[in-house]
Amino acid sequence: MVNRKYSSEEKILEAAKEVFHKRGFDGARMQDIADAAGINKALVHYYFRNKENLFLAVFKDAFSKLTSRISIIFTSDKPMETKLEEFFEYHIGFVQKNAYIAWFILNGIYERPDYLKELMFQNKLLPEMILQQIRESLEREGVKNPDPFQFMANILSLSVFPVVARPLLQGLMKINNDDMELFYKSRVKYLPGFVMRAVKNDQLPK
Amino acid sequence: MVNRKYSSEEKILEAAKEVFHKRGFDGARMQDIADAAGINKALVHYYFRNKENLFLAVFKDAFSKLTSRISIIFTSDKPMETKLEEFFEYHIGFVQKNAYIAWFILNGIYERPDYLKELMFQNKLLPEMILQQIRESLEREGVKNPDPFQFMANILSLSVFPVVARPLLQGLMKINNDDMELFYKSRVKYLPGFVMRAVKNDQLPK
DNA sequence: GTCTATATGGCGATAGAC
DNA sequence: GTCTATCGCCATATAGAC
Repeated sequence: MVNRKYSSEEKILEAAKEVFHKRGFDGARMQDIADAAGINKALVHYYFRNKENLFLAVFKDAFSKLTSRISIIFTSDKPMETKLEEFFEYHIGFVQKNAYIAWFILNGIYERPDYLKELMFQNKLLPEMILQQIRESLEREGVKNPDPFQFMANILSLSVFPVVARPLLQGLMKINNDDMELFYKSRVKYLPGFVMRAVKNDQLPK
Repeated sequence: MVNRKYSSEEKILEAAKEVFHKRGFDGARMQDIADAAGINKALVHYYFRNKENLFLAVFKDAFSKLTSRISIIFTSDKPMETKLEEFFEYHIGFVQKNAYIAWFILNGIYERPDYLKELMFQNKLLPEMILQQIRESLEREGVKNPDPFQFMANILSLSVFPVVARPLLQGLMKINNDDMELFYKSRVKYLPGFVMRAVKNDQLPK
């Protein structure tokens, strides 16, 4: 069913997201994208000229969706545990609904490292500021010599990986789809405390 | 320089690992693999018949390398913190030296979920046993109602993701290569305590 | 077992009618 | 803007000589 409210260009972009998700850059076929969009293959080239351009358009959109909220959450002046609740709530939910975006970014950035800088600039993503905010927030809450970079790596790992590696985890642990959804749900509640306990006692002796 | 000690078949396999790593299944070219092996393209087909077969051979090898040690570590009767030290020491080091393997497995499993079962069988990987061992180990150390599946997901996330997402993390945080190596080194020491603190207080009130 | 040469098909991209 | 038809290339795979 073709939705007539959308222009061809929008339909192509939507279709491209879907196909690049499932197949990656090399696996995606311009023909598949055209089919998914319900239009002709030549039209894809008419609007985007070539495959790389179309990829970058999709990538840019994905990147901004994934990162835009992170700055906002971590530069607020709420307590760290609240920030973590907001982060995991938003981020896991988002990655779950758009697993392809995380894949896409991880994969795409491998081949196009320079493009990342441009996107960070366009998205006004200022890592120094976020890391500094995390440091101050943790110090204010009694953590001595916090390592904001480890902190960031940890929370990204804990939220992104289990979703991205879903087929592997499900296969390894023999979990069905319904239970897997419950698993993600419970993670959202479980992780903020997990992280806070781990960092709060950072400098205490065992 | 061609090492004459290796047969053509071995040379092809080694070359295939390298090329599949860098380019994934769709991006890899049989010609590139032949070139990297220093032999003729037709020989690759002579030994492996087609690309999929060659991929599966490489995948199988990668999977067994990555998982073989995990069972051993977690079914011992050492304290959990010791197990974690062994796990992160081995696993992060391994993934770091062979980042392509982790990629490869994560990517490959998406398209070939059934193949995972066969590999688990061949590698005598028994998740039930490992999860049960983790549960008992944690209970013995005072954790009430531990969730071994969350536990496994967490430690895999914390070890695999930062290595797999290296280009993204480095780009986001503007870290140079040397500092990144130091970052991984310090993680190995840092993570066992991080995880133990987080789970040990699992059921305590804030 | 190892090579050269070639078959075969698919894909990105474009030309050109409407 | 949208389509059909087609070009040109490249990749997997095979045939067949040595």
